[in-house]
Amino acid sequence: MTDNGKSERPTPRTGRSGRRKRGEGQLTARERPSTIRDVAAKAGVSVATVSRTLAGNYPVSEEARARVMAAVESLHYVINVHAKALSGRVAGPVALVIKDITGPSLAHVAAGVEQEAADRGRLSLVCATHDDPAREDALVQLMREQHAAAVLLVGSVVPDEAYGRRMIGYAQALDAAGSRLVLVGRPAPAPDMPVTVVDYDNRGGAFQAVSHLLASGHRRVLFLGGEAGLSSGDERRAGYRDALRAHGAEHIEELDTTGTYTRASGYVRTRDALRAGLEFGAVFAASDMVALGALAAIREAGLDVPGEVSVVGFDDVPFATDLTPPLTTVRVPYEELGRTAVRLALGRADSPAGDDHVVLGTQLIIRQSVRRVTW
Amino acid sequence: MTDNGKSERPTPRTGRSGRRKRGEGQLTARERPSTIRDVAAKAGVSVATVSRTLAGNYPVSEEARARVMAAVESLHYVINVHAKALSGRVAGPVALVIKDITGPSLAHVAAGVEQEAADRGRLSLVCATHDDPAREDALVQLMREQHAAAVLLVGSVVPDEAYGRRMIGYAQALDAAGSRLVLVGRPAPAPDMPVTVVDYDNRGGAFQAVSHLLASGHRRVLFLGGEAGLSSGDERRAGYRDALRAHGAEHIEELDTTGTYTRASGYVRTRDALRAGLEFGAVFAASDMVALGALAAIREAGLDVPGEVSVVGFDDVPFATDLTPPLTTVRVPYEELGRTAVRLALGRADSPAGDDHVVLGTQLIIRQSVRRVTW
DNA sequence: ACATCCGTAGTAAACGTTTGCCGTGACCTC
DNA sequence: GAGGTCACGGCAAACGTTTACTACGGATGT
Repeated sequence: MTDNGKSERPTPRTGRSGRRKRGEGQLTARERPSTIRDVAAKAGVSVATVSRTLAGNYPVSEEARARVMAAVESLHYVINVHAKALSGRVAGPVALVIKDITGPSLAHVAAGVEQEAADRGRLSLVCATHDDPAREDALVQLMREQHAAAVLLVGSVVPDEAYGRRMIGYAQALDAAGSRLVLVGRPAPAPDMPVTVVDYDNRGGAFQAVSHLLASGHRRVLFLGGEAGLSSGDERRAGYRDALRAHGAEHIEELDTTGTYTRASGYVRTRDALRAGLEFGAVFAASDMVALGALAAIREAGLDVPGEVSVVGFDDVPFATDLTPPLTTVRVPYEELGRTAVRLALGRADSPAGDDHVVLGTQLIIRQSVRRVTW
Repeated sequence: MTDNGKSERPTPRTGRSGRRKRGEGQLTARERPSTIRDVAAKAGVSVATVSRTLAGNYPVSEEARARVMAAVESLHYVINVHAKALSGRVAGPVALVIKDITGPSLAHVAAGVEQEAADRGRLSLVCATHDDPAREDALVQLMREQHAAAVLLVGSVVPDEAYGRRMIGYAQALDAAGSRLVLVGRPAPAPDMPVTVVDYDNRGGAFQAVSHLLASGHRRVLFLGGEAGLSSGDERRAGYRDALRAHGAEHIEELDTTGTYTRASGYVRTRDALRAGLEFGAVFAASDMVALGALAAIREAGLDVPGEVSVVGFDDVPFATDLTPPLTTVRVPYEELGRTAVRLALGRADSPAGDDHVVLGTQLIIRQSVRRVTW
């Protein structure tokens, strides 16, 4: 465009001396944090020497080092990450994007993530989406701005067309920025995408749970499944049916129910099944929260657990062992899930050919909510 | 010191054209994320125009705006927070420093913090200390580097001399950096420090709980207290004694016990009290986890709750309502605690004279673990 | 016809680091 | 004693933004 002013431009000044004084004309009265230049001035050395002393990657004389350290102490100097990030490399944070931190299992994922990230010298950013895809979009964008080393999206989803497109978009955008998308407990959108997937064996876990019930002599198992379409829900349902088939038990349509992963849903479905006179000697709840509701409904109906009805849950929430009776359930390694996600995502820097799809096993924890029946 | 080289220095170049080409001589083959200069070049405008278009704080012609937006789209440009933070102001994150995110109550604090921070456009950093003061020191330092707008230290402590000194150090260091220390559920180290304290009424909550028991006709209440010296433990114990005094009940030394906030401790203390033949018709557990242990021990002894022994907890963990019987307990507004902490810390920017010490109330939640007795 | 003002655009300094490059003495080596 | 190596230290460019200045063309006022 117009190139005016070039000739009238004031002569370029070199060095710092010509700079406008800091704070001049600013409104804030707040004390400005000290910079590396303040330290250098106080120690009587150059900024380069201060930087090198603190980084410890270049020889500095004992005397200079001592002076710098003293200045750092007395000024309470701390480095400015933003400036550091702009020039030398800084390890970006790990971002955990989750529906809601409050859930007992999600809190454990968060703990695993934080721990592994901290072990590797990374900070953890955690954000809640409250299940809002728009918020998820915004957060991925934000994390890109933040130069997050990895973005972990946690929690089951409905893997439809739109979901796939969104994940592909995220994966490519993050990859282009040198970051990594990690899907935890959700399916991969498509093959050959720059995504890391860390999942657990929903289907296998459900298979174990139901097999345990069937092996204990039960034949009619009420399934309190999760939402249709939701990835984990569908998988657990498949495991339920697998087990029925494997043990030669009949699949009864009315016993194969669908609902949300809430206590209320478990309660209502169990109560209605009982009221409707459905026959079943066992309940497999697709989550421990659902099992809680089932337990309440069964108890309310005057039935004993496990005397008259056996119950198995899924998740192994911390208090499962404190229920009455202690709940037999499928343990999901939530903390390990979080740790693995971070390990895989950050490990790529060393070995770009590393795993990018792992499925962690689940384990049936046998407590006292299942009774063996004989015919 | 030596001022050599000044005369031989190459003539200063002006403008960007003279800069060393980017990436030249670098090893990484990774695609470099696009910058505002790339956008400017592609749109055929100056970087200033791009910046202004995106910030929207300066008039830009419709044509230029359109060209800029198109360039942003096609380059998948995202701003670089570090650069932005270095010049214009950027809202610093909120840092949550916590013993362990896994605890059911702490997870709720975290949720409250995240929500309030997000509502105010801040990111949340969460870090676990695992009760290590050295780690806490390191984290506060790290947060200073990160320019966190507020640093929240959450969870009960032993308020000794060393604690006070550490907190005062944190408070001053953070204050000097324009940040704010917030103590959540811990006592203030000293008056007139730049600290915000958000606590809840441990003493009052315990008073309510024990009063409820005494009002129900109980006279001998086993207190499963927290660790001696721990701030919340001492407060709850004081509330227990207050209630005894207020209701004219005798304080019996053997019934006033001390231990940790764990299920195991509650179990052992209750079992031992039972074995020792101590007489008590009610138990006040200083936390729901402790109550869990007490419940188990009582049940194991063949006693009925609340038929033979009444139990009251503290915290109102989510599953308290799912125990058998549903647990009467003291609800602590954990989520509100987190939200308030953020609100107060960030609110100071607007009104520096705002509150800096609030105590949230607790509420007795009456369920079914307490029985009224008559004499 | 000329001075003003407004809307829009570009230039470059500044933010606080890191680090490549260069310089200087001290100490070695034939 | 000339040349070389080494340990240490300073200068200034570069990182990617924002924004204070300056500039300019056209509309408006007199």
